[in-house]
Amino acid sequence: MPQLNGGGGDDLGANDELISFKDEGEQEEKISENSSAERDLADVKSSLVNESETNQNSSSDSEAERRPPPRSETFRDKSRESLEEAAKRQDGGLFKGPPYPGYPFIMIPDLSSPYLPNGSLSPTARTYLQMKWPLLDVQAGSLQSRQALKDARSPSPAHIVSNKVPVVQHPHHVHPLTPLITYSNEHFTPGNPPPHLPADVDPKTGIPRPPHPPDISPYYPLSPGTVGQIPHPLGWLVPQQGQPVYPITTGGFRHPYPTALTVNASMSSFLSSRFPPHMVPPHHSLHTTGIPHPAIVTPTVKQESSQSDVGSLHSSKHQDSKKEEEKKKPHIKKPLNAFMLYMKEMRAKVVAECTLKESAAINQILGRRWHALSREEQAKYYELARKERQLHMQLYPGWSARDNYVGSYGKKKKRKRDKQPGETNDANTPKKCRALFGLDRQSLWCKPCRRKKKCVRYIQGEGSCVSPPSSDGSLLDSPPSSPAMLASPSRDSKPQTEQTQPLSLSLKPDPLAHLVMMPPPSSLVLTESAASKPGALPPASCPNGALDHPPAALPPAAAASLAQPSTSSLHSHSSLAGTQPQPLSLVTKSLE
DNA sequence: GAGCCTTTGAAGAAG
DNA sequence: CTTCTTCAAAGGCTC
Repeated sequence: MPQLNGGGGDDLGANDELISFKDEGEQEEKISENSSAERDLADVKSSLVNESETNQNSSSDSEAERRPPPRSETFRDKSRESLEEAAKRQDGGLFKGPPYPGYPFIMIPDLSSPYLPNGSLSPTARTYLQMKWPLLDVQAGSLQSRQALKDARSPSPAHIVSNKVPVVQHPHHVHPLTPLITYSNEHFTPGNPPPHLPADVDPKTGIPRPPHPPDISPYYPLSPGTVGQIPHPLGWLVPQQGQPVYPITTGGFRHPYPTALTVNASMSSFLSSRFPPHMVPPHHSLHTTGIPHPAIVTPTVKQESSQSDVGSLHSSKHQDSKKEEEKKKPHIKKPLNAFMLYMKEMRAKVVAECTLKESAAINQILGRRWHALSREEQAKYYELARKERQLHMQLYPGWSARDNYVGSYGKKKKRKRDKQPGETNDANTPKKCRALFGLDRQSLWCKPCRRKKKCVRYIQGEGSCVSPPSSDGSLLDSPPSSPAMLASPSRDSKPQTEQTQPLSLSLKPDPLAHLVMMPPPSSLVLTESAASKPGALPPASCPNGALDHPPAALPPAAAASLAQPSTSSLHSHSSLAGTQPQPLSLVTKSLE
């Protein structure tokens, strides 16, 4: 595999990716030191990202997995290969065949980003995306005026080549994992693009490519109100009046970065020549880099009107205008992480299988299924998530997750339910092995703590680490062979006592009880469970057994009394889903 | 109607 | 550096 000079500064590399290399190197060390060393969750998941990158080029390249090159090099190479392959095939075969067939790919223009070296991209760099939303031929417009500004700001040419863009998301009727985005390594290649090159020319043939619609991830749905306002399929690209636009405005972001998405003159002329003027959205008084995007949700008009009657004082005027601007600031949602992408895909399936509608219950199921996924399967989602982040970063260079924190969107802070005394986060409860045992007794620490990873939560008084609620159930329902599970901190947990059982599967009177085909053996009934989580959802279960709520960390005795419903069978979601007609019994008991 | 529930992961804030 | 918190999606539920 060709190795590029791994120049630093690839800020687009996600943390997990960076970690992956570090951790895998660490893993190598460990392997050499101790053959029984296990990777923790972070290691595995990080490696999944790397693996997915590797698989992009060669699914059988085990060597790459065993010895991942430095992250930046790998990514560049793979991105380049992906790009080249995509350029060859334009069928978007970034992932080999399923599970994402059938979606046309589109291109988005080169993105110049301050995060990228020299803030510019290669003129041949393209991003391919799969179309998911209905395409509408709509007049592109008023790009020229914006373009002039953008061109003045951005040194890199853009290559918008299409006038089609999806504008409506159909959450449950489309494959959620459609945005198969290849990021050209050239995105990260230092050096300014040759300005003389045509905007959209096939690097191999030299023939101008057919126009490809720019696209963005479909995971940034417009708010219902804004959808109706979208008169243009270039939605997020073309400024619209009254349409949510991503303004890198003065108050919009802490860092007024230059445009992330530039539209060059060719695109502008293309659009203006292709579409009648009346279709051209009027120039909006937005930042020239305003990028309408499904991720953008504008604040309600109500909020704006409250700011409309401003006082006459100049200072107050200024402040008010600032406030107004802030309120008008569209809400750019966070990119979805791997699990969220997975949930989007699988939710409908679970709903169909289990006839559940409560998201909380479904999410529990999905969480377990997630852990049951193989590395390869998870890798797909990590890869997608990584691309989501990259795309998001390119589209919104100045955006920060902090922007969506309290107050930034005018919505109230989501408050977690107050922790009950005695819960794991209680201030008086020692949470970390290090705090409890001290540095000189590291042998007593849980494994994550020994590895300086996040401690599985220590429950007071038991001298053992208890898996967090999210993974406790997985202890039993996920296959031991599952890398995710092997990597999970929970696997390091020592046997738990009943007192230390996490209570994630606490029950109300179970409206889902009908879904459980087999009553839980009394020996499996958790004695305490639930009790402490009055608001907890009932355990979700699927008739097909694919979805189960295994004991939330069974007491050893209870586990032993599991009359050999061998843990292996209990562990495997996948196998259960596919082969086992009987669902796992719930081992939590009703509060009744 | 706002917020909670529930999941995992990413990112930022805080100590 | 570690830990904690918030937010992404989703829809039913509670107050």
